[in-house]
Amino acid sequence: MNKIENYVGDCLQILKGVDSETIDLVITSPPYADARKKQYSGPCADKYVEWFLPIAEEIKRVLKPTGTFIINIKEKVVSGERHTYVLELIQAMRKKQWLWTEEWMWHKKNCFPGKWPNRFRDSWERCLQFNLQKKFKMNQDSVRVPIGDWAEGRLKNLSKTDKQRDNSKSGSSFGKNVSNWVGKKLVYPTNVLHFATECGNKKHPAAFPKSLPVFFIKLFTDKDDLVLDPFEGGGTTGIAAVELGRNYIGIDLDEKYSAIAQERIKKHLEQL
Amino acid sequence: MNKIENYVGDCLQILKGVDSETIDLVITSPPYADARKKQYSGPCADKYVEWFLPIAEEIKRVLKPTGTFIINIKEKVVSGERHTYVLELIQAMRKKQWLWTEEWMWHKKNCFPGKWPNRFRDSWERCLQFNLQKKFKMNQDSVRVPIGDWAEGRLKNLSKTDKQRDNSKSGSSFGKNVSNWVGKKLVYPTNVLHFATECGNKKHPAAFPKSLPVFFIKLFTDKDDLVLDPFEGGGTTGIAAVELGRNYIGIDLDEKYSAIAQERIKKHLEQL
DNA sequence: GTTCCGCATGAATCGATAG
DNA sequence: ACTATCGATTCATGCGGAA
Repeated sequence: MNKIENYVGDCLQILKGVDSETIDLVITSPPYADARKKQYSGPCADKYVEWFLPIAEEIKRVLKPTGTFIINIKEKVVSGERHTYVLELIQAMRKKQWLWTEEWMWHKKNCFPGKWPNRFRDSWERCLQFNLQKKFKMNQDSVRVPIGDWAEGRLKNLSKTDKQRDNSKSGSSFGKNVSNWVGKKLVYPTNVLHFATECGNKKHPAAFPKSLPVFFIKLFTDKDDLVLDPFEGGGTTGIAAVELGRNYIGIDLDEKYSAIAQERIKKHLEQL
Repeated sequence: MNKIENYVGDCLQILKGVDSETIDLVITSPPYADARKKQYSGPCADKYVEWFLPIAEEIKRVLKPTGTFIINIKEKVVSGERHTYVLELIQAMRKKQWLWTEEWMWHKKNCFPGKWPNRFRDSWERCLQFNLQKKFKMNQDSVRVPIGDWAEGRLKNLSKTDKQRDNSKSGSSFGKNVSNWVGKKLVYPTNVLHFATECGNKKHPAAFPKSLPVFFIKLFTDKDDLVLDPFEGGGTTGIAAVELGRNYIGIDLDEKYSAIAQERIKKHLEQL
């Protein structure tokens, strides 16, 4: 049985109670600057780095040397220009000894509609990968995808392989589904991830599809490893973690969202 | 008949001979830092900004105030980390009064195969959009794409809420009227561009597919406008420009590549 | 058990107007 | 002049209930 812990409060404070070098993967979507002010008091764009850096320092302390830190983020438009706080964040993290190993691209297949005179809809977000060492844990084989539907429909393939894996454990009779994949060649994915945002009722505004943490948890952790999300929001990272048999620590400032996250994780656990 | 000019030499020098405020669109893929050393003497990563900035200044002079500057670029990996010269370039350009209007993502559908212990294949590149004014020329209708398959089924039977304006419940002040989409065939694209790289025999190593400049030329210029590529390489921008009835100026340092570009453009022109 | 179909939902941005 | 608020704009998906 995996360990699940949920905390309410400022993650900077809560993190001080976490033991050093115990986390295998931190994956989070921090509040975007100035975004969703009505629901979430996000930091303002001009002081974003200043606000984030102390948190990153605590994360550095609790992360194992072979661990990985994934930040899902996107800059907003301010008076016709993309703001530069994400670029500044990358540079500031590097000054604090973080290695900017990779920038994954999350292509949001169902992005917001809208029309403006000088731009089109924003259909992608960054997933910044930071590490503490050049060598880190990476299970490349765990995220291979069928060679056929490679460019399109990655999400569907992933979720199907998920099902296949879960069902084989519980011994249920999904033999037909499994046979679909027998003999299909598996290849490694690229650094572009095609996922649709989930639009079911999560009672939380930030839509972060489960497939996203599932991908990174499979890739950067083993079974029973420890995953942390310091801004858990609707608890999607937690759901992905328990589904994959990982231990999990989730933190959120908002008591209401924390309760929702716990409820969703509990419910998901029961269904497994 | 459109005007086509090709120059061999250092673009910084050649550009000095171009009249001020005459170019409608600059689109180029500058030599990547340290990349392809055998073919192209690109600048080294640590001095990339220093090398590029004077060229950007000349481009600023020749660009019309309503014009657009598109840079196709991607940072390379240096000792396990993504280098930060592209981030620095964006910040340096902004200090020189360029507006960083948008970052388009080019998803390379058929990227190079390969496997490394700590990363997957790189399947995307940045297309940085810079402007001199908040208002610039943008022909959004010229690049519309067919509406998704969802529309056919979704719009057949409209519910009550579909027929009126329906505001989002999440408090994002976002609403929509689904009935507006009835009968619509074309919709606006997003800022994610899906193009396969061309692997035909072009005798030049750095190839972006024709579809890339075609998209931006349609979007940011009218017929008979003037397009510039200061690092034309195989001349793909030129081919796209003549095909779309735009005037074109191409520059390349290498006499051999310039000859190839001229030959390809000429051949393409004959086929039109 | 499986497919089909209806439908709510989502990290938005700009320009005009008002204070 | 500078800031706050408000209205206008427009897609694609996964989920859940029904067949």
